[in-house]
Amino acid sequence: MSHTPGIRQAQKEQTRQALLDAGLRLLDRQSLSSLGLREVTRAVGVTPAAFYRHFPDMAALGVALVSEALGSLHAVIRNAMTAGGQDSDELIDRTVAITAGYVDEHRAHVRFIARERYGGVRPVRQAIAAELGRFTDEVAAGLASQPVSAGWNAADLRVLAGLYVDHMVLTAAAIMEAPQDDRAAREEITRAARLQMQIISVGRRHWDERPA
Amino acid sequence: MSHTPGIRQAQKEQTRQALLDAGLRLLDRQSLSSLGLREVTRAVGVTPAAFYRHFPDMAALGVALVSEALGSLHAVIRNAMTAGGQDSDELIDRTVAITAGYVDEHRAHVRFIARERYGGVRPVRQAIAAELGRFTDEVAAGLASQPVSAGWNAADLRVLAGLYVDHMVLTAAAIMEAPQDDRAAREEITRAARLQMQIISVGRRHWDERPA
DNA sequence: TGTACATCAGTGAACGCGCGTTCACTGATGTAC
DNA sequence: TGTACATCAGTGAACGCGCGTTCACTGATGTAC
Repeated sequence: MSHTPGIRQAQKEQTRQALLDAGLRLLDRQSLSSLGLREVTRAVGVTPAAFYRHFPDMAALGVALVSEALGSLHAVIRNAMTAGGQDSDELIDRTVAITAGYVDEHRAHVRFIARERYGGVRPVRQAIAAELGRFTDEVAAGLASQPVSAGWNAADLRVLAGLYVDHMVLTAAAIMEAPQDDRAAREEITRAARLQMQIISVGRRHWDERPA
Repeated sequence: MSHTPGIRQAQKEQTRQALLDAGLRLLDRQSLSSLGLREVTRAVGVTPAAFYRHFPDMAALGVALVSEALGSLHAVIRNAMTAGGQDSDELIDRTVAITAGYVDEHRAHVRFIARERYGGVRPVRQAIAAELGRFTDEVAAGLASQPVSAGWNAADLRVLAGLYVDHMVLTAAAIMEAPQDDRAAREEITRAARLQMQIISVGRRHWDERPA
C-alpha cells in the first residue's frame, strides 16, 4: 500500500499546497464564501479546471485549511499545559506569550479561523467547532490532573476548559487585529488577556467559597 | 428644518428598511462579502439601480445593519445591570436568560454580528468593534458602582467588563448555533454560560486574595 | 384653491466582465513483462 | 534494460449566466405664488 511517493504524486501534492497557500493569502481581505475558484487558480498559475483534481469545491478547500490551521496546535497546547511546576501567574504569562507568538507566525491562519468560526460556510464552521471541541477536551484533561481541581466534576471542568479555550481564541483574534507594528496596542491587549486569565484562575481556585 | 415626513420620504424610508430586512435575511447562509446587490434588490422587488438611492455599496448596508442589531441593546444592558438588589447568582441567571431571550427575538441580527465581527468587510468590523467598545464602557461603569469593585482601578474594571461582554457575545452565538427546537442542547449551553459567569464573578470577588 | 415648475425615488435597458463547470485533449509518469 | 500500454494532473476552449454600474427617463410628490 505505501508506495514511494513518486514524482507524479509529489507534484500533485505541491499543486494542492499551492492552492491552499494562495487561498489563505486571498482570504486576507474577504470571507471564504466570496472567494472564487478562478481567483485561486489564477494566483497559483494553473487552469481553473485543475482545481477539481484537488477539491470538489471551495468549502472542501476551507475544511482543509481548518486542519492546516488547527491541526498543529494540539502539540503546542499539550506542551504548554504539561510544562507545570511553575505557579499560576507564570503559567498564565507563558500561555499568553505562546499565543502571541503563534499569532505572529500564523497570522493568516488565525484570521481564517476567527473569520470562519461563525462564517457563511457550514462545513467549515463545523470543522472548526469540532477541532475547538477537541482542544477543550485536552485542556479539560490537563486541568483534571491538577490538585486545584479537587471537588470539580468532569462536566464542570469541561465548561471551565471551554472558557479558557474561547478566551485564547479571542485573545489571538485581538492580537491579530492590532496593527503589527503597534507595540503599545499589543502590550495593552496581552496585559488585558493576562488579567482576564488571572481572574478566571482566581475564580477557579476559590470556587468552593462562593455564596450558596 | 423639521419637515413633516411627507409621503415621499416615508416611502423612501420604507424601501430602505425593506433592503435592510432582505439583506439580513439573505445573510442567513452567507457572509456580507458575498452578498450581491442584485440579490437584495431582487428580494425586495426593486430595480438594481434603486439600491444606490439608499446605500453607496454593500458595506454601507452592513454598517446600517450593525446599528440596527446593536443600537437597541444599550437600553437592555443598562436595565439588566441596574436592576440590582439581588445577589450575584440571581443576577447571573437573569443575565443569561435575557441573552437567550434576545437571541430568540433577534436571531438573524445575532448571527450577523457573530459572523461579521471578524468578517471580510472592514467598515463593518470597525462598526461592530466600536459598538462593543461602548457596551464595555457601560458595563465597566456599572461594575464600578458596585461595592465589590473597591480596590479595582478603572483600567482593570474595563478589562473585566470586556471579559463579561465577550462572554455574552459568545453565549449568544452558541445559543444561535444550536437547533432552535433542541431544548437539551440549549439548556446545556445556558448552564455552561451561567457556570462560566459564576467562575468569573468568584474571581472578581476574591481578586485581592490571589497569590502575590 | 389652482397652476406651473422643481425634485427625486425608482425604472428599464445596456455595457463589459468574470464567474463555475464541462469536455475532449496531451504528455509526463508509472507499470507489466 | 527496453518496450508497449495505462494512468491521470493539468490544458485550453467553450458554455450560459448573473454580476455591478451608468444613464436618460418617468411620474408621483413637493413647493412657490
